[in-house]
Amino acid sequence: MNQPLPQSFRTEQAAQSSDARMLRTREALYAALLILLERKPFDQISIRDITAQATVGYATFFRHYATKEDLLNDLAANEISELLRLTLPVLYATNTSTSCLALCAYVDERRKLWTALLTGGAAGILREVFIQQAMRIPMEREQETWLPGDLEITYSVGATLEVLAWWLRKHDEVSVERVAEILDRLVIAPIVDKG
Amino acid sequence: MNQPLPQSFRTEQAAQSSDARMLRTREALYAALLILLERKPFDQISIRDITAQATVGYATFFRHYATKEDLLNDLAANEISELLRLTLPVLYATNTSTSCLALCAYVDERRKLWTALLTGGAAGILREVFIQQAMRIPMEREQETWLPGDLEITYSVGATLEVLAWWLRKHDEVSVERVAEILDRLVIAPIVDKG
Amino acid sequence: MNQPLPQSFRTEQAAQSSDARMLRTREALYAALLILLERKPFDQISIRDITAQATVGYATFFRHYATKEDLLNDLAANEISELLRLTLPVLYATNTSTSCLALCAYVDERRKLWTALLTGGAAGILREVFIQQAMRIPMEREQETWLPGDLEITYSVGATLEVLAWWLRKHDEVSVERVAEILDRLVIAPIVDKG
Amino acid sequence: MNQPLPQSFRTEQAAQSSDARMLRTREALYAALLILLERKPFDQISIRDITAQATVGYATFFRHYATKEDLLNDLAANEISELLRLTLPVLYATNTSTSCLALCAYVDERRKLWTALLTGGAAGILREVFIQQAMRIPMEREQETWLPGDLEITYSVGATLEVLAWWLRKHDEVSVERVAEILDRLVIAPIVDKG
DNA sequence: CTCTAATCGAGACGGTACGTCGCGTCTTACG
DNA sequence: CGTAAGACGCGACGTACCGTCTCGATTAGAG
Repeated sequence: MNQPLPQSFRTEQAAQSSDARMLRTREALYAALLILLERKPFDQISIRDITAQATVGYATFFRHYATKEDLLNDLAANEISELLRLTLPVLYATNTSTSCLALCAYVDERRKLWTALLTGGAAGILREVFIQQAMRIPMEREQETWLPGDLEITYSVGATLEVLAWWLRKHDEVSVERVAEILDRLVIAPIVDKG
Repeated sequence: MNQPLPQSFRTEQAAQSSDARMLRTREALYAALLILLERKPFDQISIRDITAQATVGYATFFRHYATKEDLLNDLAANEISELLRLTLPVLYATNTSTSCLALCAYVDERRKLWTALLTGGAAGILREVFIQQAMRIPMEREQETWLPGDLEITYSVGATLEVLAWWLRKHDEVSVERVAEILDRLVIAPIVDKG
Repeated sequence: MNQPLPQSFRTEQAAQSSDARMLRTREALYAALLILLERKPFDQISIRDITAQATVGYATFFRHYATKEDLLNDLAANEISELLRLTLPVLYATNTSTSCLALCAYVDERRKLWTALLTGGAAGILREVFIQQAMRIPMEREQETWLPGDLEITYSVGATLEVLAWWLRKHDEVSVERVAEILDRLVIAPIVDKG
Repeated sequence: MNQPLPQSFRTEQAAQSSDARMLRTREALYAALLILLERKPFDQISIRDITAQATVGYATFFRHYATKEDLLNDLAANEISELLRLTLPVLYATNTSTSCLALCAYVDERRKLWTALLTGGAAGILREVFIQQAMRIPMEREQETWLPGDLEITYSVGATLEVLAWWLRKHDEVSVERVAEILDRLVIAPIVDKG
């Protein structure tokens, strides 16, 4: 008796908790994961690593997240929504090349983080979170594309990340402008193509 | 002092071994993984599952593969090389839409297997093996594309698998011809585009 | 990086831990070994046997002892120190035959346990622990014996255990008094002999 | 069908085989164990170590001995019977101190081997084999000792080995004469004591 | 001097136990 | 008197040997 609470509830509940200690712990975990992601791929990071790095008790982790994937979800959701917040405006622009440039420039600024997210074991989760968020964007487009709607989003996200991952793996060999151009021509243009 | 053999050598060496027992065991492991892949995603399959399914001693697994990823590599390499063997001829055809149709038709025939490979935890490894094999294909193309060579292969494989995974996830809602058309227009055309 | 604690420290540290759970587990392991020792020789008892008998997780064993020998050490040390605690007073007596009788009587009372300890695979370890403890006894003897000091202890312990093991192997054919007499005459007398 | 032969028979049968190859192999195994015994205790020597040292196929071992203990038995039996062959004559002598000196001198000559046998994990087996052989010696003594017959042999062997092991552990600090004297006074005298 | 069968090396195999690790739960002791 | 620290049950990992077995390839020794 007096068992804590069903797992599923705890996480969501905690999300909107305003207890100062909880917030501090969550931020510590968040920051710890960020640091560790720059050292080794996500799937080689254990919950013990994270709690140790965050100087937080091991069991404490589970008061906030059910799994380490949940924490990564959180992290990914934040980063992606930040990215979208900054680049969405230009995404609405008619000029897709400007949008692509904005996107690439943003990623370039946070190159280290995005390298960790896209070229480590976290890529799969990041992709899913990205697609989820992309689906929520109200698309006030004039007209449907020639593609099935779900494929359009899945593909545009997947292919974009593909290009970005390739770019990030090459460190500094390709300029922001060049990759933006590639992105526009290789991924975006074919989708919005009205031919 | 008396360990049998260094790990790294064993796998490769064993590959060309002609000992009837080894071949039998390897095939049993291979078949077991195939069966299990249709039941649950790759990352939820333990080596113990595989050896149990193959009715093979647990330790025997390690006489053939260092990790279960190695076994999946083997499996993926075989399936991909079979796919390429059957679809490469048409890949050389000038008509890319015929190539795409051949590819999709092949995958459709082995739908169950490719669903397991592309929509489970095995996707990452499969992608890598696919790229490796694609890189070895002698490309007697008339001219270079406008893309950096490594991105061309990485992207064409990645984007193709993206489309195929979407297709396989939808079970039977989209016809072979339709997905081949999508593939051609969305992935191949932009790459070979001479614009 | 994140292993709980170095092995070597854990055991010793845990010994004085006051966590109720640890104490319970340790006692369960201890009792389990005692029970198993009466069924089969020490070297045929696996750690898995012990943890199963103690209804304790397998890995838990290693949170308390590095090897099963360590557990036996603990057990032996306890039994021996109990034996010495009860028989030491008479060992100081001038009358060695009384000492021997006390010793044999004590062993006779715990015949089952000591049979397991002396006639199974545990004999070697028990001997060593016995010697270690015997060496720590302050010997306020009037005078040195004619023997080198270390041999005196090693031999008296070894030879005594030899006689006891012979006795215990014969079940109930020899009386306590008889074996005490033999012990006195065969082992003790020659050592303290001032001839 | 065509199964080799029941284990128990094979060993004994092989013992009197005269096939040159078998003899060579047996000697190689014997010599290998001797060499390894000087490097590490018996219980840390695996059958694979032995066969590797003997440059003999792993399975070949089992064509000669069922277990490595069997091989050690063989070795111990040989060494002990050699020891007894050389020292028995003097054991019949009325002068026990001469006997002890002969024994100690013999052990001193083969110090390295006997150190391995008595201070490693082989001691238990050696003791048993020794007792077995000692029991077969026809004892044409004038009269029984005051001790039960089986204890007399068990104890004299055990206590003697105890003293020898102590001696061998001290490398070269104690002279042959001194240990022979100790042996005589500590072990032999009390047994034959007619008091 | 064959030739046939015993013996060999090599090592794969099914097992079993090892000690390690990380998981997610549960308990305890401390602040 | 609530929370962090961490002990716990669990189970997979990869390793080491065990003893059995199946292979050819020598190699005696009997004919």
